[in-house]
Amino acid sequence: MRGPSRHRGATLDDVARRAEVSAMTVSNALNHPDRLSDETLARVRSAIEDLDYRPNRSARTLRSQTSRLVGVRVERSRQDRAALLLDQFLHALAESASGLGYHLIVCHAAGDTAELAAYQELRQTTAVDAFVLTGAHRDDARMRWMREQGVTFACFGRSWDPDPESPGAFPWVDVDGAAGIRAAVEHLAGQGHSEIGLVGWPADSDLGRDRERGWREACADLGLPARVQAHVVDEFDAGRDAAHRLLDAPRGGPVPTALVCVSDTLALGVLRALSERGLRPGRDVAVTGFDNSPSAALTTPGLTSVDQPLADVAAALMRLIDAELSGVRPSATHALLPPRLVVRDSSLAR
Amino acid sequence: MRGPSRHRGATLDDVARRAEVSAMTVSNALNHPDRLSDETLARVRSAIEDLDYRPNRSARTLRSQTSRLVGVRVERSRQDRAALLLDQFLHALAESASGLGYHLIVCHAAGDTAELAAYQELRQTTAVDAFVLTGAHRDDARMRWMREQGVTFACFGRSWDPDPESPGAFPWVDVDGAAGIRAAVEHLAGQGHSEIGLVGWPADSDLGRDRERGWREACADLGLPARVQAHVVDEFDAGRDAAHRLLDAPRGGPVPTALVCVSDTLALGVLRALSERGLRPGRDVAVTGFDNSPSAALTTPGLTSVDQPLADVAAALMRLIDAELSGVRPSATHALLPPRLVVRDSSLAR
DNA sequence: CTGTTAGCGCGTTCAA
DNA sequence: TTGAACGCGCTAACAG
Repeated sequence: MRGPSRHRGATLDDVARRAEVSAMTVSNALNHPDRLSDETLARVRSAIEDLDYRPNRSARTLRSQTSRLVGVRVERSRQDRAALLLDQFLHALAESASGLGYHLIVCHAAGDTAELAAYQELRQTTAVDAFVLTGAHRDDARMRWMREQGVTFACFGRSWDPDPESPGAFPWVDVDGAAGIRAAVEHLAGQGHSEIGLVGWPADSDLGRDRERGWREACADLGLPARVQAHVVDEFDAGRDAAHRLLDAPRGGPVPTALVCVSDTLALGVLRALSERGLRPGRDVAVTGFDNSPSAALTTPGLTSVDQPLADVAAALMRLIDAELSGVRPSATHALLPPRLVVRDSSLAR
Repeated sequence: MRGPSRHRGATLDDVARRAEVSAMTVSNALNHPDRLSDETLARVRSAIEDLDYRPNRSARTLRSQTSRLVGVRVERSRQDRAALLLDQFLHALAESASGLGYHLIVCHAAGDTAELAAYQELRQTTAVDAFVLTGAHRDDARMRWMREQGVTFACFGRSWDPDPESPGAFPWVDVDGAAGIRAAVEHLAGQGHSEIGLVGWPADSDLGRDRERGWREACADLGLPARVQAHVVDEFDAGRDAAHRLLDAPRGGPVPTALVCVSDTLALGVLRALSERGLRPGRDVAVTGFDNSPSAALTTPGLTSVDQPLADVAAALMRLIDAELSGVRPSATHALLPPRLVVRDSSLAR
């Protein structure tokens, strides 16, 4: 019979006996050190060290109704998407969590209904104190549920609700997509392009509309037309097809010499289309993406892309959550972080 | 007093009262349903349903010394590596864990010492029942620690210890790298290549030597020379430089018409080198990678690569862990899974 | 088959 | 400033 190895660690009582105090004093040494005299505190601490004592998580959780665990969903990464920010984001989140004394618990869900069910289960079993969500959309069922249940959470991705004070508002951290696209457009204009097209997402995407706004406004500011555009789903083939359509210049319209894409997935599809047409990226048609995903650096030619500051996003999210759990009113319930353009050969005329 | 975030769920006693049985009976209904009569079982279950009862994780953990939590480390993904299998693997692992009633707890560590410390902390606070490790190497300190502590674990990546019965052995699941490379070589030979070079890792890598063996053996079986080779670290630039060197054919040696790479990172670097030399991938020089990372499908031309069955790996790992935790002797303590070659344009002559 | 007893390890009462 | 009791919610061990 070899069941789970039962690790008998030192308990609070063991430490108490060794330090010749009561268990409560040891507990206070951990949670309210200011309540102890310096002398006993030192004695308790050395006993803790001697025994290599760690408080038992479950006992603590059971007693205090707080687990210092944060739930986060991992999504299956589809092979046709370059948006593989997840593992970078997850690492950053784990790091930030760790710094504030939290751990991450990963929750798998295959679909939106399952996602809510998984959150509910983690919540009801008092396994987690809070959640980190990603990709909010208008009228998001997850946000509604969280608010109804009074669950602490923060979201990577802003609330697109037009009224920031509305009940739909929630704590979020996001990257300024419009600014990122604007930087790409300005860079392309600096390379001498004057007909800069957009490969964007469908109009029902708030995120896509925000990035599109960056393109439109930058073009306006530069005195350039913002007329060549496509709106497609975020898939490689969709980007490829869109590029072919735009470069075919339907009805004798203008032919773009540069294409700004709202994702690396689309941009990589565009690069494929250029190759199929015998066009050289950068020299013949400049291309930029968004996300600075690993593929951007590794493809040939390198893809110019907008880099999201994931470490900062993660840190800000964890700070929001920690503030809420600590009962502190945070100075701001959301943050919009600036991205950074990483220039590679796909956009250089050279 | 009770804040909104303190959601008091139903307890075992609540269910017991409602079903007019003792708390113990409810517990049995959950954990040993066979010990109950059909009639009481049904009554208890309906009470559970009525109250939407979920057992409290911490209480259960505290009592049973088992958390059904599995620890896994997430590593920072370096931008110059395509081996971004992590998030796919993590998702697969979360899915398999979920299917067996486990959850994943993510542990961040910046370095090997920190990794051990993080494991230790999770272990000592009785937060996790087991660990999933990745990337074992000879004389691995993590494995040694796990065994010494009697901690349950399983590893993605085999034990390279020459004697499988030695104390260094441990439960693992791995992908047959030699077979994957062999498939790539056979495919290239089928495309008419007869001078197939290898871009491998340094000789001190067991994993790299295994993949190299696949190349050597396949060439021997096909009656082809296995002489053109480079051994470099797993970085984009290293792959790029290696390709240049091999194609320069030092000392008038043979010029390879195909390059088999032991990782996608290296292969993508090779593709860059080809572009710099004005050579067309597939037509002039065929290239294959290993991992079938997202970039393989998204780069242009598409990169032929060896796909690792991550979902199967994850499932096998969780089965090993579950068996060990359940005190069941598993039929085998390790598994070597076959990979699958995904052919794309980088290796096709036309 | 079902109920009773007795904690798991910790932290919040209180009292000293 | 420190200590004693109690209970968080659940389940192993034993009755009945």
